Amino acid sequence: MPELPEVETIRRDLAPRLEGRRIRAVHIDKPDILLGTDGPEDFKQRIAGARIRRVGRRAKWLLFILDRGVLITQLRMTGRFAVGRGPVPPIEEFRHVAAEFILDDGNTLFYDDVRRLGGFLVLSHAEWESEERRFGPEPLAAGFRARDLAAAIRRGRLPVKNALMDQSRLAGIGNIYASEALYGARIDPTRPAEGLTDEEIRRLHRSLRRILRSSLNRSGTTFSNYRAVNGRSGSFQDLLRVYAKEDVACRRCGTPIRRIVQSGRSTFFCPGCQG
DNA sequence: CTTGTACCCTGACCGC
DNA sequence: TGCGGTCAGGGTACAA
Repeated sequence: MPELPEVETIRRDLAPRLEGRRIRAVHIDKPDILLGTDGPEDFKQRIAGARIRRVGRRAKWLLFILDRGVLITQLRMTGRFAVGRGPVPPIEEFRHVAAEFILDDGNTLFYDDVRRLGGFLVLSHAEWESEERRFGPEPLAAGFRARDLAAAIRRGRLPVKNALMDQSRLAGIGNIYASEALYGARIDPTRPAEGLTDEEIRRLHRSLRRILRSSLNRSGTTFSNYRAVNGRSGSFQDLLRVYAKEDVACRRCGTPIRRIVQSGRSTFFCPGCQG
């Protein structure tokens, strides 16, 4: 569930607590969260003793830039972080702690993941540079214009909703913000991406950036699983217009919001005004 | 190259 | 009250 605004919120929470810290030791409680091929011993050896230079983000991935490589986290559906004085996590909801990173200031970074779909990966700086190129542009980057959105998504016959969520075309958009952005731009999510007009691309560009910024200002959407650091909630769910609102009257035209399935994912839209 | 589908995982929820 | 089935979706692997 964490998409760009949620991961960026977590990054902002973690950065002041982690930047400059050294990782003294690592405990892996659930080894299947190690997404690389090598096991826990190799993982520990690669990061124990490393200093965290910076906490970054690319698409939906959280990055711990170390002095000797990059520790990458993919939260996927249910990954969460908390920071506190160990050995017990500071909040009770952490009942599925999968990894603990003990820092040199006495704090511990706890990673909790009920479903264990998320996890960690360590790459060298060079490997990360190469990996990073697989992602499309960041939609909130200062220079990201409507023409950049057109270049990113306006090709192929696949539905525009799927194009928005394709991380190699555009970075950071998932199921919630794809539906919300298309509603804001009044575009039918099933339309082939290559068929969007310049005017529709401009509306979508404006809608997408406005919604992402607005969500960021509210620390993201708290919907069942997502929490920022130490259990903190976001509030963008109060501003959702279509996501998870099947049968609710559209605020623009009163038509009931519909749910359809595209590539196995729920899409919510208004059949009345998204034409 | 593009596009689609199965899979991973567990808790919440629903109908009986 | 219990029980089985279904769903949630980010990312990857793999097939067509």
